[in-house]
Amino acid sequence: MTRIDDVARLAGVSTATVSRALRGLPTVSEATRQRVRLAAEQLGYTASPSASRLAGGKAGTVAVLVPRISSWFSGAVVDAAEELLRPAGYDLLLRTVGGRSRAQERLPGTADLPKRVDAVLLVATPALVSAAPVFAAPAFGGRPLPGVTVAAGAPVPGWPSVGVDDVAAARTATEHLLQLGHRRIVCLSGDATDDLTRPADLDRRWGYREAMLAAGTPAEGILEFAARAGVEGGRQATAKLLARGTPPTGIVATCDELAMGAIVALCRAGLRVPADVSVIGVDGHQFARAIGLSTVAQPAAELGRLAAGTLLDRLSGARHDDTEPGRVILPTRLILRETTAPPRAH
Amino acid sequence: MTRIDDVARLAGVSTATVSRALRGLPTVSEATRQRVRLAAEQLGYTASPSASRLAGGKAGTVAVLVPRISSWFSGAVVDAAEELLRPAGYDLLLRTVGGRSRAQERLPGTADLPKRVDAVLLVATPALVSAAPVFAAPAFGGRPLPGVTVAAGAPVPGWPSVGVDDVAAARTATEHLLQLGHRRIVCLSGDATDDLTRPADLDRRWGYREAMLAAGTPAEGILEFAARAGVEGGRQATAKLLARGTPPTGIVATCDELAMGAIVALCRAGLRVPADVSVIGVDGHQFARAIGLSTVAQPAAELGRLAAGTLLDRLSGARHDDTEPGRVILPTRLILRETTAPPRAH
DNA sequence: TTGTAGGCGTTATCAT
DNA sequence: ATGATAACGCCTACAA
Repeated sequence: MTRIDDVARLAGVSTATVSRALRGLPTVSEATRQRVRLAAEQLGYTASPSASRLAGGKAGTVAVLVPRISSWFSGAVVDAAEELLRPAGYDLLLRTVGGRSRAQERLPGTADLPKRVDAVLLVATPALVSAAPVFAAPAFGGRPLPGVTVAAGAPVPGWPSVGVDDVAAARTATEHLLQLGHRRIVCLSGDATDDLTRPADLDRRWGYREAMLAAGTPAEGILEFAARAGVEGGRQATAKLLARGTPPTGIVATCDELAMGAIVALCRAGLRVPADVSVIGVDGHQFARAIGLSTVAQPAAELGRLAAGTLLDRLSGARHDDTEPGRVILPTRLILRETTAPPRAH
Repeated sequence: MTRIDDVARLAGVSTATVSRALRGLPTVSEATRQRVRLAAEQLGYTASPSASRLAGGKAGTVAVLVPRISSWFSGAVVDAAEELLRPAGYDLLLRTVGGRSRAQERLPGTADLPKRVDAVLLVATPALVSAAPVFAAPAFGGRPLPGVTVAAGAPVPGWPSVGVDDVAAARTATEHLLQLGHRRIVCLSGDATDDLTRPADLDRRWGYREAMLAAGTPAEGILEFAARAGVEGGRQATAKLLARGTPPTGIVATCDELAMGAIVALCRAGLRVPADVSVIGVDGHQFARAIGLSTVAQPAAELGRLAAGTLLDRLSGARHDDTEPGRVILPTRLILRETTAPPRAH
């Protein structure tokens, strides 16, 4: 592998000049810079990251922590974040930090983060993760690792957070059914013990309750039903629900995947959507549009971009104030499609 | 941040011993190892990756190159791969290498890979990417970067590849419809100019053709229809197809998302699936099961695990032979559900 | 504007 | 089994 001296020799300058020229530092004459660039190109030279990081003191890397990357939300956020981070010169270190269960093991393999990355992007991780000691105060006076949380279960002290108001989102969804005239509405939500269930689910359940209660629903009218995560989980839970007796006239699912599963179950049970029962989700999943699912959409990609931008600001030292970092809440949008309608008059 | 000398001092040994002890090298007495471990723990010491990499010569990182991470396939593969790579001590460097269009720009920001990672995992990337010079021969005698391709559009010379036989998969799907008695079958495939269309789509189209031709279909019976990627793309394309005149009795989609879109379009057009038209996909998407979509499933997670395992073998130097690396083809499974049936007798 | 030299924190080599 | 002591390849004062 070619090293910096090779380039220096070829260009007829010192290694220091090569370093400066290639990194675009101002104290280099245009002429030399050109010569150095040419030499570097000819040799196919690239600075060794380990060496520059060691010498320069910055990792040039952002850790992306997700429960798992194979979920539409993580994927959308990370894709969007990468679009800003890469051009800014940062690499993405991907790490799954496990769901609720694994999180308890003190976030295994996270202690090395401060030395390995410049900042952290925490996506859709459960509350326990936020309490990880690494995020709080690295041993002995090192300043805390900068970071941002996106739709996390709990804020990390000192980190800004971006997300949506999940309580309000679910409330909006529920209110929509209420306004259509529905009264017997069940909330289908992710089983909290399921690692795949996102932390947002909990808030969304609260949103459902609030809306129902505000509408004067008696306590026994709060109909909550837990499902394993994913479309299949939603289908199974709904099937079970239908087997129990009179179906509800409306279903609010805490995420679109569950909603889609519910629709499948309803169709198979011979019930028509929305003629017999209305279904609305929360998420704005890619599939929702094609399926015609009514939903309260959250701007996943926008959240990713915003988080990345915030991180970059912080890293470039633009904002280094000690004021408690902000909590940005992006708006959700109620999107009415073909799965919600007034209940059948009986 | 605590450094190795701090630990050495506290443990009363030299830095060399600390290094050896912590890395589990054999030439350390159990007693000292314990003392060192304790000291390290007390100080919360973690070796600086930049320094170890610089000194040790290995990056401890695997680059994961995907067109985009927000696709069910990439996500599934990467999640599975991470499960092997992390415990083995490797970090994942995530990078999107752009689709067809961006790939032409000589894979911007890939030239640094040899110095940054120990190996590469190339997932579902188009053919052009495989030709990237970095993968072939780093300048001046450095040995080529090890790597594996997963479901890539073209093999990288010298790298093993894992994947499925996409031609056969689509052929199987098509033959299924053929055997049910369908004759007027259209193939719905991803628009090749769409960055989001996976390279496998092309092969799958061939599979359709082969099956049709083998069944004695005249050339004008080969009905191919391109769609933008995703469920919505499949829906739109199918809607357009239906608007053109007599619908086919069967649709083979080159991926499940397109198949789901097709189903939506058919339903909206008042056609019943499978009574009026049968639909079968290829992929084994998470949603397929819940939706009841018949499909030819590929083992995405298994591919990821296999790729990671292969990489680890190669990295541990277990196999360093110069024989041309293997091409592992995992079997696909025809899964019959509720979207395929014999055509209506007319 | 450019060159010189010391240091970044580990690991590897060679003694002991 | 353990301790000095060079590398490792680059960056950053400081000097010129």
